[in-house]
Amino acid sequence: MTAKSEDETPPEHRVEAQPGIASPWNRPQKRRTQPALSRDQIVAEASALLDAEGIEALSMRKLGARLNAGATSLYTHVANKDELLALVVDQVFGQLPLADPEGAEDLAVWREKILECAENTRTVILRHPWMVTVFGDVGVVYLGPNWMRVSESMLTLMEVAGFGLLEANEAMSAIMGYTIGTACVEAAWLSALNRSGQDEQVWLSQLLPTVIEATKDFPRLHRLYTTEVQREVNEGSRDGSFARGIKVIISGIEAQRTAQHKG
Amino acid sequence: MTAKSEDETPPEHRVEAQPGIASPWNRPQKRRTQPALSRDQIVAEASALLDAEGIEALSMRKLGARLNAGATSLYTHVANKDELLALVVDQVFGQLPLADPEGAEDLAVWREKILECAENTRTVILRHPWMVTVFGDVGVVYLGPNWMRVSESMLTLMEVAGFGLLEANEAMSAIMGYTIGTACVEAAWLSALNRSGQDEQVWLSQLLPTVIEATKDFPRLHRLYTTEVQREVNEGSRDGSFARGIKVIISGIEAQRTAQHKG
DNA sequence: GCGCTGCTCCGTACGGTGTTCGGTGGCGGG
DNA sequence: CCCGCCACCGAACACCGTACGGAGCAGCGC
Repeated sequence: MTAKSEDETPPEHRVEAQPGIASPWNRPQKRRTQPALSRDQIVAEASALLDAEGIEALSMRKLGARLNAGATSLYTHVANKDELLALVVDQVFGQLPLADPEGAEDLAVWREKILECAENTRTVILRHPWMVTVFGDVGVVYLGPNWMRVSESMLTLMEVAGFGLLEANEAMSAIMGYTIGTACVEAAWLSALNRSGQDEQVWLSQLLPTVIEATKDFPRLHRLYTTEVQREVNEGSRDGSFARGIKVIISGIEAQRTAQHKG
Repeated sequence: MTAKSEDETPPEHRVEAQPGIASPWNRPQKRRTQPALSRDQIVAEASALLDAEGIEALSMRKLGARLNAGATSLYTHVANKDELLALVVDQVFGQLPLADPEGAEDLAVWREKILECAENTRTVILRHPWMVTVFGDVGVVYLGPNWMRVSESMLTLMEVAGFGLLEANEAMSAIMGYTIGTACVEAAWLSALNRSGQDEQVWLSQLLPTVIEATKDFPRLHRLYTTEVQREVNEGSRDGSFARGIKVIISGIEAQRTAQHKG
């Protein structure tokens, strides 16, 4: 007998729950109802575990246990942990709504929709801050089917607004580059916050003295932190400054475009 | 005796090299010349190991061995592995040259210098692609002394060009966000490339069929990859598209500024 | 009905990992 | 000369990813 004692359903052969005392007559039959595990299930559970306990809590053993399976069973559905992580990342991107290009010929509408795309992307990443710790390991994120879907929909948006394919690609790269970079920094902050287990305001007010001390030799940073930080943390101010950044980039894209059309 | 045999200098007590057969008379004295390890030494060696063998090769034991020390000795100089990584990241940022604000009142000069800053940052990150796998773990990169130095110098650059502190900060965030995000994606690509151990061209040409197959349902991506990828990989084309992205953002910053000054 | 084949699942084992703890011994200060 | 401090380190702990071989079930051809 393994450590899994007999008061649980024998994990290796799932069957509808069977309450009561185990005896030779009511003991569930050891029938395996078809492939008990599926890749999608595994990915979903991994995502849940990551959201709940963060990146360092994800181990094959723990994940297996959550699925009432052995750790090594996972390997029939997933090549290794890296592949699993790649799948999970793409699954998360699958939560992004696709941009609807309708009406994007109007530049004002187009601007709005681009901003929305970027904000959605940022929101999804920040909702799963472990993502950024994994970006670097996952070789080619942008080849996942879900990420491709998102890219295609942004390209379509650009095309409707009158961009050529290459222009569209560069614009998208600029927007997405900024979004990912910003989200990286923010997510790192959020993870640290989570690990500290404290409220953002409290955590920050504890950190502030240290920071102010550390910036003593840097007058501009010092001014920035001392005068602005209080305001900076107010609810949603990070959201606002992200949006302003995107707007800067959008106006850059438009400026480049009109310059090019003139030249 | 430990595994470290007697033909090496006894690791725990470094002394000038002592060739010849060990005997009671020429055996180096077991004098410990002051603290044998230093934090800087450890950080430097870690950085070297990371550059040489990548992130998954960095273990405390291996790092200790490289320094002729036991793994656990490191803990007197460094709280834990995470702290070590944070230190290493900041050390790398210390390699960035600081922007010289001279002449930045001229907007053309300013533009040039901003671009240079961004390019330097990207170059440094890409020279150490393991950095991006660590960004997410290191809670607050931007509080490291070296990163602060870099920030301060960029803010100074902006200030000389006539920006207010808040404007300057937002502009810097936009530039740096884009830089980091782009570098993340590129570094992930480079790491995967490294792991494959192949030339970029070869590796890409092997990957291409798969990609083209995968983009079958996405006409714009499909066109992008089939028509552009050959050209895209030509020497330095990633550099060029990065620079174009930065220029887009710069012109966005200027556009926003003139709009604001008018309003 | 029977046996074969293939597939899913998993216990075990291996070679690592980060980090704690309790020495140990050289060194600086008294 | 001795004592206390502290950098160093060996051993141990708990855990990790994953290779491997075996076990049991499903569906198949006969």
